[in-house]
Amino acid sequence: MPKVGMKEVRQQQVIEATMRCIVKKGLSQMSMKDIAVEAGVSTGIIYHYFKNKEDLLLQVLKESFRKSHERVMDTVEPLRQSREKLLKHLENINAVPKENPDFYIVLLNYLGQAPHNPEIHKIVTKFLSNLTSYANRYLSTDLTGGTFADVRLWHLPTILLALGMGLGIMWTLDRNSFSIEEMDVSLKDLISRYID
Amino acid sequence: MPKVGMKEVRQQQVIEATMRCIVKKGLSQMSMKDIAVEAGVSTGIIYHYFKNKEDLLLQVLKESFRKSHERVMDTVEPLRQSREKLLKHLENINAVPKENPDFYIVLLNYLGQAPHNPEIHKIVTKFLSNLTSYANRYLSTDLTGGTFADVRLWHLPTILLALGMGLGIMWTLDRNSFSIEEMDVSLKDLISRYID
Amino acid sequence: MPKVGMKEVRQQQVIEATMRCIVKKGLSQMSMKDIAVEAGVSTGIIYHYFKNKEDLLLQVLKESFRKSHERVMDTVEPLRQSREKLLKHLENINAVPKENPDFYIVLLNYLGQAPHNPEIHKIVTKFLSNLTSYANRYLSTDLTGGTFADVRLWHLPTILLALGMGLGIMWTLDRNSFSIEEMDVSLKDLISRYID
Amino acid sequence: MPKVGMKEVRQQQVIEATMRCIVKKGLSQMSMKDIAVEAGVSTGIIYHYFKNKEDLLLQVLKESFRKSHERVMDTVEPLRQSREKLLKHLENINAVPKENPDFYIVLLNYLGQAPHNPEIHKIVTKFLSNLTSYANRYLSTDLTGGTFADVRLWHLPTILLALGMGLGIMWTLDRNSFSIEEMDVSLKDLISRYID
DNA sequence: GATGAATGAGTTTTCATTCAT
DNA sequence: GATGAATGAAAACTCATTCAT
Repeated sequence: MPKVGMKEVRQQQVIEATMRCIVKKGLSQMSMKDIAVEAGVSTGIIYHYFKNKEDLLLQVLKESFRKSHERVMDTVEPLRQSREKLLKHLENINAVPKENPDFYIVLLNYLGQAPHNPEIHKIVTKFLSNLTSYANRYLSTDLTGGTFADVRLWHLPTILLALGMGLGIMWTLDRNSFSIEEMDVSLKDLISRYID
Repeated sequence: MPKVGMKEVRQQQVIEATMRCIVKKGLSQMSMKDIAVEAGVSTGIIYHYFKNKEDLLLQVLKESFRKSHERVMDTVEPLRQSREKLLKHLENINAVPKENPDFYIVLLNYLGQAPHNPEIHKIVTKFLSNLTSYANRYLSTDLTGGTFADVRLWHLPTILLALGMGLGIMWTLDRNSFSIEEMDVSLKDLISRYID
Repeated sequence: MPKVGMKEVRQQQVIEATMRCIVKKGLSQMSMKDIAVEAGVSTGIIYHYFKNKEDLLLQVLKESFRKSHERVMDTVEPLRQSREKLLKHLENINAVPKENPDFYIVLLNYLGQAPHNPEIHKIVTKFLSNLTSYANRYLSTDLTGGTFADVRLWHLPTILLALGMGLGIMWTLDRNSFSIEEMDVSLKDLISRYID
Repeated sequence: MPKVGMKEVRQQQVIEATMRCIVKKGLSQMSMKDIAVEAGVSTGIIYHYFKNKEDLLLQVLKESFRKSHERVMDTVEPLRQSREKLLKHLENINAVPKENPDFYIVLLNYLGQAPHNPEIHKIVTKFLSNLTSYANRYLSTDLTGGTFADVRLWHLPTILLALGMGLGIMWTLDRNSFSIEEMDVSLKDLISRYID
């Protein structure tokens, strides 16, 4: 077993175990012991790699958002046309809860903490504003030369994000609340009529 | 101080103190002691009126949803035309976080628990499906004779709820993420184009 | 409802409810609330008739022993010959757990407290020595003119009591540990051979 | 102070502290804090080694019975003749309360719980039936070829156990209730007459 | 680096007792 | 006399964190 360069490996091991614990038991029901057992390490070693529980939880949130952002980029970024991007973005919104249901469970747990924990709050709002900016950027750069007025585009990124988050939460809580495939069609219809 | 017939009063007193504590400290950071102090009673008396913390938290959630539902009804129900109702509904969606910001803080706290607590999960999904049904009812009964196809209406209630929840969460986390008044205009525009 | 002379009635009501609670839940698992509910009164009123829980428990023990002693006297006392008394006594020993199983449950609960509570200890040892004295009295007064030596009689009462208590406890804990009817025969055999 | 491999040591340390607490204060008067102080450890560590108070108390009972059984075996088992064993057994019965008075205090505390706690009940009845079986075995295997009828032997083990328990309880409660040495003589007389 | 034993403050919950009505 | 609301101290239990090995 290599003893050098283990830092990143161990940290990742613990972060991923923590995510699984959050999904299984919930952020506030999960103890450091739970995490240690899930990760297959001792409780002591966690404190070697993370300052304390608070610190670990922040790293987990960052990692979770990093992965999510990566997924968005991998899917949407390669596309050329912003119209294509928009439609892919809409598909993405719907796909996340189904393809990565754990993300929403983790997100919900942290959203509940955000109002009372400045650090978490900062990271969450940063993540949300990043997503908004991103949509804003490709809409404004590529579509401004188009036929529709700017003013309507102004709120579109926010609306898309809100819709995505709202639908994601609803579907995560109850998979029968709507069909993702059918909702996909409706959303494209809704947004197409808006921007055309 | 009267000592008899205080049941309803005390229960309400404790429930409201609990809501304030959730807003102040967060669901899982708040102790029974905190609640007792906030309510101005002893910890013992809380257990006289509620089976345990879990029970109290469920009553708080129910009461919170009851009040919220009541507010929706008071505002939207008196209106005659479903078109009016729909627009008022849209206004409402935007108004809630501003007029009753605590509701969203409380909601976020419980949403984080919902995936891990069957009772909370049941109440939350019931609340969401009630709201959806309600919008569904006035849309389907009054607008079916209209000019637009049913199929589009099918998802409208869910979309409205998701939008409302998503925007509410975003604005609660960051009041600068968008202007409620401007978003009001955009939403009406978005939905009008969809149903016309 | 008569308000005078209620004292004895209420006290008896509470004492008997307490006995039922001890049988149902156990001395140390039973709360004043349990007793109040079982007796159909408020917790407050118990403190009107008994100084505190300790006092109530002592009254219950006394009452339990009073009733038990009464039963012994009613059965054994009317008999003329001490030989008859002795045999009846033996029958009695065996009959108690079957005819009044609750007595042994209550007794076991108090025996566990006796080593740590001087008041209970005093009452229990008094009860045991009373039973011993009683057997001693009718054996020594009536049998001393008989054919067997005094020295053997000396311990007979204690042996009888120990046997009775031991068998009672065993049968109370496990009704299949022996057959009371068969044990009756064996005991008479054992004791007859001893004194003849 | 070593910090590793302390499991067995600590468990024994806590179990023995618990026994002392039961003797000092009584099973239901004794708190986990009391035990921790008596054992010279923190309350937390007890929960590291025992699931909860119930679990600890069961281990204490098992250990107590294990030790007691060991003592019986060490004394009686080496003997060849079952007549010898029987007489030694009788001596033993009388010796326990004097040589190991704590055993009876502990036993009395658990006997009071047995009717209301299935686990304790099971362990206690198992212990009693083990003792009965043991006496039964050496009586039936070695004495059946003797001159006295089987039928009388049938109940002898139970009678011996009941006598032992009854006398032990009486003497534990009141050391003046009889002289152990004199009772020894009487018992041997009683049983000898019975089996001859 | 790694372990898991150990701590002790903090949490939920119970309950004998009191007391205003 | 009678009620049951109210108290608060004490109980069982948890858990983040530390530290000897």
